[in-house]
Amino acid sequence: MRKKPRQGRSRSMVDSLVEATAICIAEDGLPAATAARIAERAGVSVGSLYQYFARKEDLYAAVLERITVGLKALVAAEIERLPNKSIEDFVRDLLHAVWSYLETDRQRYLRVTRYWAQLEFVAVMNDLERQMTTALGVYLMHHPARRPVQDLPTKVYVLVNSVLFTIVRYISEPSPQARREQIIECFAEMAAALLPAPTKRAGAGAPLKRLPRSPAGRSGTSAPPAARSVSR
Amino acid sequence: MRKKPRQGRSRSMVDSLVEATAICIAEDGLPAATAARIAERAGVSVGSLYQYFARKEDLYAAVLERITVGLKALVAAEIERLPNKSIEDFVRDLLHAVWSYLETDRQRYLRVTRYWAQLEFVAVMNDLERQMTTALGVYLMHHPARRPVQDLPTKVYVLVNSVLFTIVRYISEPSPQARREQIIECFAEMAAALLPAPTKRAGAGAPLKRLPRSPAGRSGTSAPPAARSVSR
DNA sequence: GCCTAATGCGAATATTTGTTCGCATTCAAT
DNA sequence: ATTGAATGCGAACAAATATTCGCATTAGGC
Repeated sequence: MRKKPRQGRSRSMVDSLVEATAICIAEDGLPAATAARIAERAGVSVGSLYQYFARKEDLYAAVLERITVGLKALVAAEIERLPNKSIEDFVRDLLHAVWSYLETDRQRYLRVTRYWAQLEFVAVMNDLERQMTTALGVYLMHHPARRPVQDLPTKVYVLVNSVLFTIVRYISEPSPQARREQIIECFAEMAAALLPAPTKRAGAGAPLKRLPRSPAGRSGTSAPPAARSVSR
Repeated sequence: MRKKPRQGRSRSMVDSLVEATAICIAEDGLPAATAARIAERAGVSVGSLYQYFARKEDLYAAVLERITVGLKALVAAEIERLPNKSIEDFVRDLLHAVWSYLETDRQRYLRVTRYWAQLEFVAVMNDLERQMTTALGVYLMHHPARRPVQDLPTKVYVLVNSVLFTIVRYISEPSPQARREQIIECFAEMAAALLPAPTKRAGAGAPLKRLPRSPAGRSGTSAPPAARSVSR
């Protein structure tokens, strides 16, 4: 950022600029997110834009940062609740939370993320993977299964990638075949298969609380209590 | 395409234009793949370019088409060999083949695919999903497991997405933690978990041959002719 | 070898885009 | 109210880009 906003009005202008950038990218695509259009959407002049952002790429970076902060906080919060859950429930709840978050404001963030290659979104994913790997490593240490988990970093890498990109693509092509709930369920199943934890009915002395898996899972944004395929 | 190339020289020019486009996108990114630069790389003039492609987007489409044709053929070939394999081996071999294909020529195609959002790559993925869903549907009908597979389209949707995007991202961020072989193994495991086939030692009357799961899987791009899973 | 259609060219044009700069306006402290 | 700094503006400029067009070159049947 070229200059720091000291007064209130400039701070709010910077804010609305970042938001306008997100909207422009989400609604008209990254190539259409030009300086003039962003300024217009934010209701300021291009001159003002360049007073706080030296290059328009800095604006993109600011948008990414905004997305990242919320995402990391959300994941951290979910990880806090991990110790008392099964992996399957953890993944389910995490996915509901992430999906809802990325979907707010007409899927604004989700649509921005489509341009991950040009927005250095990979750095964010790296962070998320690290976060998840350590958390799951600790969890698996406390809940050892008969067959130990091999290659945890690889599995987390694959899972995080798969989850995020599948969600991102889902808004590009919602696929009437696959509904959101089913996809989440699918990932929960995948994670459980990849990271075998002790079976629920007989935790090996582990402090795993028996959770009476509610039929609709945790309340998502607006998920109807549809009939859910009961596993096990 | 604006005009059809009738003579040999124009056909080869169109060809080199498409290739140059792929190289430009792969090496310098989609925004840098401008008409002038593409023409220069192809060794022709911009005028000639616009004689066969009305808009530069048509060039992008041609590149995508070229990638698609190879990919579909490859998948079809792998599907042909599916009936005699386990799901796990099928996924393993398919992934090796797809990965090698996308990696040829300094990962040209792989790098192009990073811009899937702006290249309508989703249509390709839709096709692939359809192809896979029907093939796996037939397979599972012939190799019924005790617990029938639910929601096959969803699972294929998730798997195809996950595989492709994970491969694509792998070239953006190879992650020293996860090597290619491990990732493929991981996906094979995931697929096997999601699509339960009869256990190998006792196929329920199914013509599934017992395959001696080789520890390193099948040979990759430039591997020696190692012990390969024999088909029938 | 001739002739016509196909092909290839690249300077020229109209837009679009990123970025700057001098000047007007507003704030906050005195 | 005064004043200096912060803020906001948008016309203006340079560079890049997509696309066109009239003209030169070439191929291939006769």
